[in-house]
Amino acid sequence: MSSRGVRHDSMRARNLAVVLDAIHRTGPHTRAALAERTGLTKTTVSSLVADLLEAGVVTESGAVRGGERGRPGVAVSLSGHRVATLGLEINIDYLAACVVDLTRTVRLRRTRPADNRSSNPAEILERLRDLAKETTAEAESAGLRVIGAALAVPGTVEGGVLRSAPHLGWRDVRVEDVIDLPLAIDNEANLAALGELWFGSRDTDFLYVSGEIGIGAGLVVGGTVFRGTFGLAGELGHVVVVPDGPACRCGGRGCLEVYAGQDALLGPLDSVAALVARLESGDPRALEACERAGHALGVALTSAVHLVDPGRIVLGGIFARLFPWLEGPVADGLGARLGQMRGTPPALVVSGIGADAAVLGAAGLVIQRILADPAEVLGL
Amino acid sequence: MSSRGVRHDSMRARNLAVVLDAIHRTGPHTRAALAERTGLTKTTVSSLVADLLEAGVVTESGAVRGGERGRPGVAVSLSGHRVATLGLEINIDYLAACVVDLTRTVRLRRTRPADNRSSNPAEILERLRDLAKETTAEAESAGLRVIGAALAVPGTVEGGVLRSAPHLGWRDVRVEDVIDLPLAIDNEANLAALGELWFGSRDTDFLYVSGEIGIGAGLVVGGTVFRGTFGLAGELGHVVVVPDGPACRCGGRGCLEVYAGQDALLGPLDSVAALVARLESGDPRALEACERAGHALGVALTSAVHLVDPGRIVLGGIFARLFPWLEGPVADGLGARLGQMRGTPPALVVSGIGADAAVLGAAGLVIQRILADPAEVLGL
DNA sequence: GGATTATGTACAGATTATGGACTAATATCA
DNA sequence: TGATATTAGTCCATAATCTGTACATAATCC
Repeated sequence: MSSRGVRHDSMRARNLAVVLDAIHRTGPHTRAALAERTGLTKTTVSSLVADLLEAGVVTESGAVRGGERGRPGVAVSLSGHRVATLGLEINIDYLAACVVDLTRTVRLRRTRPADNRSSNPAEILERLRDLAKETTAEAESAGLRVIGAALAVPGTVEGGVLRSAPHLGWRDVRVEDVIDLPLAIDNEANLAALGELWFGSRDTDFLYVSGEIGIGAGLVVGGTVFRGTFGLAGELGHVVVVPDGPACRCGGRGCLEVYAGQDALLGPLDSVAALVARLESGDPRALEACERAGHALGVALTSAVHLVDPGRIVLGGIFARLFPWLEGPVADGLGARLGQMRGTPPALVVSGIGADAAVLGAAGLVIQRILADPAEVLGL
Repeated sequence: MSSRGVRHDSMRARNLAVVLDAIHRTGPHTRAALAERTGLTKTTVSSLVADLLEAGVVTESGAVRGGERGRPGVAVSLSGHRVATLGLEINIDYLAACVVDLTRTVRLRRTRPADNRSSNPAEILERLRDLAKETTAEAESAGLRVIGAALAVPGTVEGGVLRSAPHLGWRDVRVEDVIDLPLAIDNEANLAALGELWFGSRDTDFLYVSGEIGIGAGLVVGGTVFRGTFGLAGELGHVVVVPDGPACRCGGRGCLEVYAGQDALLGPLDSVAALVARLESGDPRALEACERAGHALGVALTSAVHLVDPGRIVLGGIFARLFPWLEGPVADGLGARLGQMRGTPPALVVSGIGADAAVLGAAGLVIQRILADPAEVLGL
């Protein structure tokens, strides 16, 4: 919102972004096609593409021969050979890192199991630093240039500071010096939603529901994550399902998390795998837990649909694994409750990118920034 | 999202908007101060201001003499003398119109009582057309140039078409030829929120809760209304308060509207004024209805706060008039439920601009468009 | 093989912002 | 009271960037 004036250099910066975005959105294009799409002249596009080539973000991928007459054009596409980004994640029981190139290819992936509940922040950040350093070094020895990084955390983030991560027991932790690169920090659910956007369905409008120990959600509208006023939007887990239901850890009562959080779903079991096994064998207690969770999820999602109007609803995390048992109750609840208000309720689908959603999304966030302003990020 | 390239003319268009926005946001400024704020040079600012002067959107309002040394500058401020916008509203029992100038001064205001429930769309639109024509003519005879219009309707709008206005009994009505100007159509709650933004507190981040016959909400984040994927966001009235509560008109059960809609609040009474009278005289039935509505509103707003993270909550419409009796239960509910999750719950305040919020907001929407792209709108 | 058609580049021209010099108008200070 | 300092706004030559036409290039069509 700083509303600075536009000068010649920002005009060019913007046009670089426009051309790069066109290449990214609809695949390889010849310069002529890019000119058509962007409304710029062929001359200008040629000049912009030359800069992008030099920066290593695009490559010429050979002649396009469509059988049409006329001189064939040279297709320009995103290059996966030079620029890459680093995604990081701190979760309850592991640290993760990944390196992704501009073609959305995952080049490296590292996970370190760890019991982060019983360690203090400094210790964990130290281990994260090691992991980040190692991963980046490895990527660089493969010829990649890691441009930036983002970190997913299971908690609320305000202004780059981790405000509160209840399941880690952290409050107001400032994450610094993890790596010698610009580092963005964001909530696990928001980044998982970006993961779905970049590495999943490629749909640009959806509500990603992240079932981890807590329940979060990331809303993507028009390809952008909606964060609310203070970056705290998407706390689906604490939407009220039963106004005077059981007390929730958050201080409220009858929150979704009480009915559909991991603890509620697992009951005495100690892993999701165990729950799935019970479900597959038809265990009535397990089935009932899923039924109850699905019902609660249907109620909470109804409120969410009314409030934020998502294009579709994507279930991720443990909900993805439990999808076969959840889909029925959730869809029924949505269908029945949304009734008259809209033509059809938003489609309910399962996320395609399992447990890695958040780390991948973190890397995706940085890719998104490169595409949004290549000149700034790459120093063109 | 069309992502067109930037050319010289769009650079200038953007800079016109940047300068105009700076004038609008922080009051009158000298050219030198504008140059400072926008990062443009004095030369460029002078040239841009010259264009804005010619278009009649700004005026030179005399020398600024601050007692400082140096040549005094000439303050440039928004002009209320030429450009104006038209706000229109169709509501259950009246039609309304207003003309507002760029300084946010309401120049004209017309209301026509009408029982729109018992008329068909064509008839009402005909009457709206008359009202619009008269109001514009009057504004023009006062020397104003009405540039554009917007219409508030009590229902959902998708792509310029009124999809569903249950309280009017309308479905899929295309509003056309109402006036010989660009006409935007939007939901009453969204526009009332804009009304609050433009003519109320001037705060840029809040959730406006519109209590009319139905209950809607308009979320403003960073000065922009959040509309969701299909423009259907903000249906606070159908957030689930009690999952198996009484059936709601919408097909769901236990929606907020069932507990806090006008019908629920009024009971057998026939006007808000009557209810207020009862409340003031301490009538227990009336007090209990308010208590119950406030409680339900607290529950629904808790869910809303978790999902969309508003800066503050502004109660408008009938809730504004009932604020003294609602504030307690709503604030208690929010405070108790939000508990640990955030430092303090968002402030709960009453809207300053009574029943006119939506029409005013409609006019404000058009002003917002002028400020966002004066070149486009004014043909510079 | 010549006509046709489309791609991509070269170069002059157009548009817009910049930057330093200049004029204008006021306050401060001797 | 007059000289000086200081700030505002304009003028004009220059710079950055995009446009548009011309042209070389490389295919297909017949």
